[in-house]
Amino acid sequence: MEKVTMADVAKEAGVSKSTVSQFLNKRYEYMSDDTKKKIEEAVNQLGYQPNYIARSLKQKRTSMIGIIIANIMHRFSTEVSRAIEDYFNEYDIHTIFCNADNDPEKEKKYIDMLRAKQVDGLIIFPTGQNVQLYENMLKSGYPVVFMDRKVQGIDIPAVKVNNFESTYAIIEHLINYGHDRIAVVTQPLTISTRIDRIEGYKSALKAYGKLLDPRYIISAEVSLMGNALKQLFAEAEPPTALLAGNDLAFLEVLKFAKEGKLKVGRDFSLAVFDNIPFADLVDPPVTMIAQPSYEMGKKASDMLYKLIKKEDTAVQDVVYSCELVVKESSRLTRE
Amino acid sequence: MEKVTMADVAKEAGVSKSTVSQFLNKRYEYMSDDTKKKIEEAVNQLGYQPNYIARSLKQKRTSMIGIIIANIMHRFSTEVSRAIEDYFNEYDIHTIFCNADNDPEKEKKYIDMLRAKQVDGLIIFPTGQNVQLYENMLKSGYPVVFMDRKVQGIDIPAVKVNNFESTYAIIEHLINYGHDRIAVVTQPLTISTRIDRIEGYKSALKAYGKLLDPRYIISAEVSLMGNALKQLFAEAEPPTALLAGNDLAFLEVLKFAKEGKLKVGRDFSLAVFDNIPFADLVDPPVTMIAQPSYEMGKKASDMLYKLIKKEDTAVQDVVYSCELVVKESSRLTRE
DNA sequence: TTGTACGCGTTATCAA
DNA sequence: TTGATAACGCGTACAA
Repeated sequence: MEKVTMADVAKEAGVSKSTVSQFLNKRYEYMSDDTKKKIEEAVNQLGYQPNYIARSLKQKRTSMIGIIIANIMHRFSTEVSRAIEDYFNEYDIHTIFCNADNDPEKEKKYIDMLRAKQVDGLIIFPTGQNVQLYENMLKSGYPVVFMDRKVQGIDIPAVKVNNFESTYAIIEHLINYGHDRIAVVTQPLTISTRIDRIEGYKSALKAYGKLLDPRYIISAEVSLMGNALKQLFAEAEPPTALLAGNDLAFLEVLKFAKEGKLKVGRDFSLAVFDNIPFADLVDPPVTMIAQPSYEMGKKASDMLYKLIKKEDTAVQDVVYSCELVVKESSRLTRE
Repeated sequence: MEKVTMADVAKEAGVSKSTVSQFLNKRYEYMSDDTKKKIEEAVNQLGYQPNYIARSLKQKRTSMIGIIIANIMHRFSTEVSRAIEDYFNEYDIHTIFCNADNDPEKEKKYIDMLRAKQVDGLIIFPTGQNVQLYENMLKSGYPVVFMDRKVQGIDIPAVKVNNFESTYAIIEHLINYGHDRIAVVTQPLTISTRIDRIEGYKSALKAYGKLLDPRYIISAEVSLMGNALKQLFAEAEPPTALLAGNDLAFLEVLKFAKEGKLKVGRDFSLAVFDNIPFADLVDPPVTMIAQPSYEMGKKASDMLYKLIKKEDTAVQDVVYSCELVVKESSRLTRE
């Protein structure tokens, strides 16, 4: 069991601990080739592995960062996380993933835990509820970057997309295809991202003088979306187009359609706010707003890295634009 | 910045460090209510946060485990990882995820790194190539569990499925549906899982006296599958049924079909070895072999936990059975 | 060029 | 019931 320590190597090589330490940290400047060789042999001989924990304690950094994900089941989260891991791997910095399930208490627990573990910085998909905690981190100068969501009044830099404008654009697109009654399905309006999307939706409808019926805004937990949709479509004037607020909502819509024997593209048009990897493989291919998830992850990582290195203290928000990818699902071919 | 240490709390409360330590570890046995109160106040006063790094150094455990994933893009890997994280969260043990991309060098780098970080144990989807390394871990008594794959001759406990039998069953199923020419698409045969599946395939064909044409076995990198399929279907006698070796192969098959204007269920039958979450949402719904990924993750976690706690030293392999989920894609309705 | 000695923040031991 | 002191393994002045 990992018993070999620097002292052992030193003894084996017949030098002192500090010389070994120098060697391991590649500070060869004043070291004789002879000792170098001796130490190297001793290291191999004993199969020495440095203890990062001890090093961390001394150096006050762990070469680990944490990422607190809102919901790991979102494709978007996975892609962002992947990008972050890729980025930090380049610097031999490890990423610890935590899944907060959009639960403020879990979020708090994880943030506390990761800081206790002395991770060098955090990327958070914030629930937005732990305002006190966010402020603490900011005040103490702890490196944090928010992802996907902004929290009102908290000056932590965020990487996000233009939710309002993108939703506006996709609704505009549906209107241009001749739709009058457009509904939207989203998870509860607890976070900025979802709210911004709904605002974009409303704003577009208003701008074009379209019906803005509150019943057309379904905002419910995923498990309840199916029923809500069933009710909505049972009404006298069901919507002719639907916007799914994210990938999970999208899957619920597809399930609902299948069960209700409705066909997308015939019975109603469909668009979704999220990148769907199998968008082309469903029938019909689905119109979507694609977020640049990988780039966003990279960007947030870069911001965090600069904060950690103190290279850049005045890090600003970054807002990405989404891409409207038009496929057949949003066209209505009723005949 | 996180400067307040146990010594500060001790001074503030007017007691010694050791007493504070006792308090923090809830060893109240011989502690007066008075000191308890004093320490508690001091902790809140100073906003003290314990330093887990220092604790780890002393206790020789980090309350972290590592998981080395073969390929994060597999749904299966994600589900297993999720289960592992869930399990260990119960014990306040953190999980570090690494993605080895099925690359032995990356695998080695990660294993070394995680051990240097003193993580308490490892769950690995092994590439199977770093035999030396596996043996080292085993010999030094380091807690490791293999996931999804077994490595020949290495006595590390593994959690896997009955790949041979399950593939046999699905091929049998296709044969019962009247298929004579059945092809299989899989990634390169570098790991036990894939090899076992191919063996199950061959064995079933043999048992039923069916054609066993080597051209019908496509084993190629994901990016090359499309072309290989095109070639295969351009031959005089294209297969009438296809087994996709996993979810990535499945997506490639769907892409190929779409591009070639072939329709699953009409031009060829399709089955897939993996759980496809949107299996019901593609047209037609797809027959699959579902692996109990969540259970497998739980099981592996449990085994690892026991190894870490030294509760159980003679941990055995666990082999799960898969479920054959028959949908329409495997029936051929040529008329 | 190399060695000595101390500190990082905690826990464990044992004495008081 | 509490406190002094020695680890844990490494990094680093400073001394030699």
